[in-house]
This record gives sequence, C-alpha cells and structure tokens, in this order.
Amino acid sequence: MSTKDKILDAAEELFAVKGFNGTSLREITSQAEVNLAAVNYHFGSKKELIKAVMSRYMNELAPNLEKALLAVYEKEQIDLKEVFTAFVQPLLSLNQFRENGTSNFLQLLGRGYTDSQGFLRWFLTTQYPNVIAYFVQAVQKAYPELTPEDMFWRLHFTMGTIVFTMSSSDALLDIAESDFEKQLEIEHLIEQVIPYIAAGVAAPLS
Amino acid sequence: MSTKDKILDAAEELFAVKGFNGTSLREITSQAEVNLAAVNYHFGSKKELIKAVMSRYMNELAPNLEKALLAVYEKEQIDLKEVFTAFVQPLLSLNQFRENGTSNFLQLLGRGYTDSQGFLRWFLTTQYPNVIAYFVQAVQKAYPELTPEDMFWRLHFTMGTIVFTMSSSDALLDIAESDFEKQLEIEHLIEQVIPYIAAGVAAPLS
DNA sequence: GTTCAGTTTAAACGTGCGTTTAAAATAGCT
DNA sequence: AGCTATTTTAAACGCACGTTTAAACTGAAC
Repeated sequence: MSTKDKILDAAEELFAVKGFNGTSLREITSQAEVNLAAVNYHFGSKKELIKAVMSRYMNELAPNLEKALLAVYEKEQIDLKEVFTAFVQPLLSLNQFRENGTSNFLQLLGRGYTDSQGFLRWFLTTQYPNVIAYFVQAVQKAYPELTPEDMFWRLHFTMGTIVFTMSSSDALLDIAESDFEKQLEIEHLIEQVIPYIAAGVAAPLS
Repeated sequence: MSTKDKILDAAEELFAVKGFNGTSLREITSQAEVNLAAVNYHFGSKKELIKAVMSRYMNELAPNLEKALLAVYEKEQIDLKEVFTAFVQPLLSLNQFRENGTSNFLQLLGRGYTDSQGFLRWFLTTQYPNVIAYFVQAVQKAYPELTPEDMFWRLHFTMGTIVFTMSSSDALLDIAESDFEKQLEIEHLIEQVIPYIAAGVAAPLS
C-alpha cells in the first residue's frame, strides 16, 4: 500500500474518533508507520489532508446519492420518509468501499460540521451542490405546504440531528448496548433516526 | 468588577463563539484586561474555568427548569409539546441574568457536547441529575407507549438537534436573515425547533 | 508604621504543534 | 551501470499553548 493511502487510512480513522483539531499529524504518521514529513510532502498541509479524506468518500457517495434522490423525486407521490430512506443504501454501501466506511464517514461529517467553523459546510455546498439541490427538491415535492423558511430551519435541524448523533455514535452505541444488553450496529441507529427526522420535518405548521 | 468576574465574562463570550479548545487563555485575559496568570491563580486551570462558566449558568437555570418540568409532570394529561415548552421560559429568563444569556448558554451547551469528548455530558449528569430525571419522567407520562430504548434514542436525537442548532445559531440566524430579509432572534429559532423535536419524539413506533 | 495575607504582575518554563529543510535512499529509464 | 526524478528520512524551526515562579504591589488590622 502506498504511503499516501496509508496516511489517508490512518487519518480517516483518527479524525473520526478524535476530530480534526484533536488529531495531530504525529499521531497520524505514527499510526500509518510513515515519516512525519510525508503528510506535507504528499498533501501539502493538514487542511489539504482533511479535504482529501473527505473527498475520497464524497466522490464515491455523491453519484449514488444523487441517483437515489432523483429516483424518489420522479415518483408521483412522495412520502417524506422515502426521501430520508433514499440515503440509507448509498450510505450503507460505503461499508463495501472501505471497512467501517459508513460509520467513519458519518462521524467525519459530524466532526467537520462542529470542528473547523463552517469549513465543511463550504466544502460540501460548493463541491457537491447537486446532492443538496436534489434533496431539497424532493422534500419540497413531498411536502409542498412547507414554506422556504420552515424548510430552511427543519433541514438544518435535521442536519444537526444526523451530525451530532453520528459524531458521538460510538459513545451512544456503547451506552445503549450496556443499558439494553443487546448488540447494536450503526444500521440500528439509522433505523431509529429516520422516523424521528421524518416526523420532525413533517411536523404540522404552527 | 472583580478580576474573577472579568475573566468569567470574557471566557463565556469567547467560549461561546470559538469553542473551548479554540479559545486560548491569552485571548481571554487579553479581552478581560487582566494578567495571564490570573486565570490559574483564581481558577486553578483552564478546565476549572470552563466548569465555572458553565456552573454560573446551571446554578441559575437548574432550579427554574426543575420547577417547570415538575409542573408539567403534575398535569393529568401532558402533550409532548408542553414538555419542551417548559424549557422556554427558564431559558429566556437567562437574558435577565446576563446580557445575551440565553444565546450564550445554549451555544456553550453545544460547544461542551461536541468539543471536549463527553466531559460536559459527565458534568451535567452528575451535577444536575434532577433536571434530566424530571424531564424523562414527563416525557414518559406524555407518551407511555415509548419503550425505554426508543426514549433513549429520541432524547439523544433531540439533544443533537438542540446542541447543533445552538452551537451554530449565530451563523444560522445570519444566513436566515439574509435569505428571508427579516430580522430574527433566538426566540424565533426556539419557536421553530419545538414543533420539530416534539414531532420527532412523538413519531409513531415502527 | 509595620505586618501580612491576598492579589497582580512580568517573565520564563516545558511541551506539542504544523511546517520546512537538506541529505539519504529508492526506483525508473536509457 | 549511471543518471535523474521521486520519495523517504532525521532533524530542526518557529510558534502558541497552559502553567509556574518569584518578585512587586495592595489594603486592611494592629
């Protein structure tokens, strides 16, 4: 495996667990068993490394997500839950792309939103605008009474739910397992969250 | 104003905007116009300062919150929305306690959850267990069909929504204001979020 | 006026960070 | 084999951080 890939793999894992700010290049290169300077040689800077880690996933995920969301949009009648369910398969298929792919990616997403003040928001909206556009389209068609302003807020609330849940998903799953004494996986978490956010977005207008 | 209070005020403001990790003691003491060493003299360490900032709010908030939640619990019939609405007055009254109190506190809450890996969760559950207990009690009475496991997940999702929304509330309100061309306040955000989380927690069981 | 606990101050300490440097090692090509 | 471009390496750089030190200052008590 190339030095570049070794760095990407180690960085992905550590970033997911400890956040971007909380992970040093020394930890990454130590876990990857490469020289410290290799990060700056291959990626230029820590910030570029973060982008590279995210891009590896987004380039895999975005086409699948766009396809799934468009498919939902084409339907005559859309249930809001279908819109959110459209995310499930593309996300779960990340497990075939990389080991622990789904969980790692979602955690990275969470880290990116809460760590480096808005950088990831910029990255996603500028680099992958179609995903967001198709998603909004589908929600609008499923729930046309929703005003743009209500939509704005509810989608941000939804983003918050996802992002927070996923960035602390390891801890949550641990607590839940010890509390309820059964083994839980990320799929279980996804199953739980979809009805919640679908109901939230579909809440009656005041 | 005492040095201690000057430090607490400056720290609160900076922590809310830039997070705990993102704020250095030098920034705090510079804004407070006190000597750098004063933090360690008066508080012992940065971690203790963080606790002190949070405690100042929680000691004010916790009694009001407990009272409001107990009042809801005493009712014969509880609508879930009432449980969440019980938070509103105690939270808004923080604005009389300190300028920008509501917004600062909610942002701090968000920072605390996503910054320092679980420290705030420990702090809240051990130092203010009644708030959480009364809240769970009320939800349970409002929606008795909810199993403990479903309750567990939905309350964490709710926490995520609140915490994420509030930790980025300044940015969100800015975007919303420029998009919809009207002036928005934190109260507006609270109005929006309550139907969302109430519907989420009340979602039908699958 | 002296004493003394409490407070403030400037300076320094040690540590860990991201990044840079320049030499050494490696791999590809003729 | 010899040259060249790429990659790896050890070491150091400069900086910012939280914390500690010890001296200077303050204000009330006697």
